[in-house]
Amino acid sequence: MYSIGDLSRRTQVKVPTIRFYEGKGLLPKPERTAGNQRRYDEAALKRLLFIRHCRDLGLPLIDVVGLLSLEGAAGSDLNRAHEIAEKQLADVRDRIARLQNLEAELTRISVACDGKHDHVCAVLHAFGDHSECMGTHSHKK
Amino acid sequence: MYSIGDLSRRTQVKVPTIRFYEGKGLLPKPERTAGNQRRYDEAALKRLLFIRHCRDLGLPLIDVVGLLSLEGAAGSDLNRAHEIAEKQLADVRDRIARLQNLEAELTRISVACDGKHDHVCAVLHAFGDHSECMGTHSHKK
DNA sequence: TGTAATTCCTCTAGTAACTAGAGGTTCAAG
DNA sequence: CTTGAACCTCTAGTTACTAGAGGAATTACA
Repeated sequence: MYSIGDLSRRTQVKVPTIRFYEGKGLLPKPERTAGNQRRYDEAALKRLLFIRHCRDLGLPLIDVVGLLSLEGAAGSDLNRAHEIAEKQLADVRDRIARLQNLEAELTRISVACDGKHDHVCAVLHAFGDHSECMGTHSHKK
Repeated sequence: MYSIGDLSRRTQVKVPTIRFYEGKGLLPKPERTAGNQRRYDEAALKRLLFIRHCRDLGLPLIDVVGLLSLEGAAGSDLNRAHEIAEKQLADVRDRIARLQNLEAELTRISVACDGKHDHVCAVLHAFGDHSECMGTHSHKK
């Protein structure tokens, strides 16, 4: 049996975050000691590791919920898990592409004021000037 | 003179967001009509475009405030603008690198359950299994 | 066994950067 | 001059946590 602190140490998930997950229904309510403190078993540890891994991969909690609900599922439900992974992969690739655009533009901006700042810094100008950048950047993260 | 809706159309920034920026001090309080509606001038339009561009580049509002405060600055203050650009660039590169790690791992996960799902889908297993992934992914976005 | 340090409890509120809605007023067109 | 679109303020909700207050339980050591 682990205390909430033990669980935190083993999973690198902070104590308040564990309680937060419990509140959100991602973790089942654990047993309590006579003094009302949470005690967790192996299953809770695994589940929390699973959640943490998903989060590290960038899955929003809502998708983690989706995956958790598939536990022990069979047949067509399994496709769901696969779909989530695929969707996430597409999303990541999209994010990479957009960030690479930003990288190019930020490089341009940064170079604009490299060392010499004569009168008005070109960086400020570049930040404000949308026209100089090729390729629109979208509004999403 | 532009109404808030005009400004919104010209900048692609939503109306409530413009008011939000005003509340945060990013935009100065505009003139009002007799009926209490906001009226903006050219300067406000430019400032809002600047803010939007910064946001598109991924700068948090706090950094945008920093840049805005540099307007008309001179000498060493100008380095601040350059620093912000550099910092943002480093951040973007970092995000790209991490996302590329995720891409690799998601590919692995997705492939693990490609079409055939025998008994227990490997995707679910792979999501939970942190050990199979090389290179730790950090906890930050 | 006593006590002090540590960990735990709940609850509220704050973070970023908006977005949505309620309930009401003003403006512009026909 | 009336309608309908756009505007006003204000509150609350979103995501995924984090921080703090105030107090109780557990653990370590003498």
